[in-house]
Amino acid sequence: MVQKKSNTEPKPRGRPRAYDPQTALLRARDAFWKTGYSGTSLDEISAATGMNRPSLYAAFGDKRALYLEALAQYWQLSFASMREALADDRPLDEALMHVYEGALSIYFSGDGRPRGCFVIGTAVTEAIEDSEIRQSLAAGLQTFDTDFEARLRTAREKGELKGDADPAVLGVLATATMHTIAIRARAGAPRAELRELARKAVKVICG
Amino acid sequence: MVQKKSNTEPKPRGRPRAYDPQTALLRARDAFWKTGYSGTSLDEISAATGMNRPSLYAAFGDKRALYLEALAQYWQLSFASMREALADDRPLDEALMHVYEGALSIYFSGDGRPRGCFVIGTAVTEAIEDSEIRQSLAAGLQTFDTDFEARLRTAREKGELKGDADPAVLGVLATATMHTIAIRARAGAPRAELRELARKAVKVICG
DNA sequence: TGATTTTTGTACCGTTCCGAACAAATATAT
DNA sequence: ATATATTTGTTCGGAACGGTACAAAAATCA
Repeated sequence: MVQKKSNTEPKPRGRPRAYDPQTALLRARDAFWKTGYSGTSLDEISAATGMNRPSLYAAFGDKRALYLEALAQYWQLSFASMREALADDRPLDEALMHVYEGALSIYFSGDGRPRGCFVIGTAVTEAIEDSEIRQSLAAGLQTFDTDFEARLRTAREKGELKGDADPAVLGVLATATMHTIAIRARAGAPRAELRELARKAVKVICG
Repeated sequence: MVQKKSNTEPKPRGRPRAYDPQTALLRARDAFWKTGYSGTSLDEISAATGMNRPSLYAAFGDKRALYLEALAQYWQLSFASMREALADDRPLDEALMHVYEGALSIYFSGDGRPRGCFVIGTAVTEAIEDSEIRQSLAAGLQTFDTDFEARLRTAREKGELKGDADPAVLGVLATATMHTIAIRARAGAPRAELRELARKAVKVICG
């Protein structure tokens, strides 16, 4: 953020960075994902990213700042996945299933054991004592509600929903379905079971 | 667990305990509740319980054993609250609302900031790497599903639900509603808002 | 080539962590 | 009273924690 030239290659001066900060952030996020914010040491993050601690500190600031950045990155990724899935050009039930399929492919990504939702597994724990994390969490949840609701509203206008259906309530139920899937994934539920759960929830939501 | 006589007062021998283990466990649970398993030190637990670390260790074993016991205690409390609420002698919608009201009074209990669900805030984070916690979590979720489903099944038999309603699916939705409430409480949502959410979800579930 | 700039990697600091050792304290039993 | 049993509270130790100082390394600029 020091200077931003429109040129592709301005002229980096000193010793070149050994690692790409963006992918390092992804690896750091993976570490938090597995063991939570408090449960993950900077040494583990250092091992996961291949950056040593001073480099981490120079690139992202302290542990908390690094986490907050990872959290923001995850939100953006989730929002993008959701909006792509909710595209207006497919039927409502298909759109909702796309959302849950997208979520599942995130929850079951990575090398190790299925890890569920990064937010549910890390931010929810810290939200009580850390107001900034709490605020990020609240805003993210709100976004999900709003996006679901908007999609349900257009569905109702298109006649895909009964006229007396309440998009706000159904939106919250759609979010609730996502939440329960996220939790169950972390509890070890198999992917197929969660997919089936989603399918049935979609049926109820679509009336 | 050393000896269990049917007599009320067998004969405690050495120096008497300064604190009641059961309430100490509650205080320890409160500490975990606020800052999670990894985020809570034994010193903080020691301060919260009034027991010093060696006494804690003697009474409960190490940190993890103490946590597991607190988790088991919380589950039992939750199950009891739920089953009381789901009593067959009230209408389905009332019973469900009782469940959510009970959950809310747990989520909003304590001195400090609303703390949501103990399980969601602590066990879900640790479940990835700790198989025993994961197993406890899975079993607990299952119990909720089952209890909801059983209650919904009797409701359908009594004609409170449409004949084509699927108690299993609606049970999962009922659990999902609980999950989303738990998460939102931790994110700072006001109690009245969550109560309203529950009310509307109950309406959808009851058809 | 030599000066400058930036990142890397080693080493270190003070703190906090969990767990245990051990003596003092407080009860019952004889 | 003396012995025995159990808990308490002080103290310690070794490891891990987050964060930083500082020199070596690797690039560009002059």
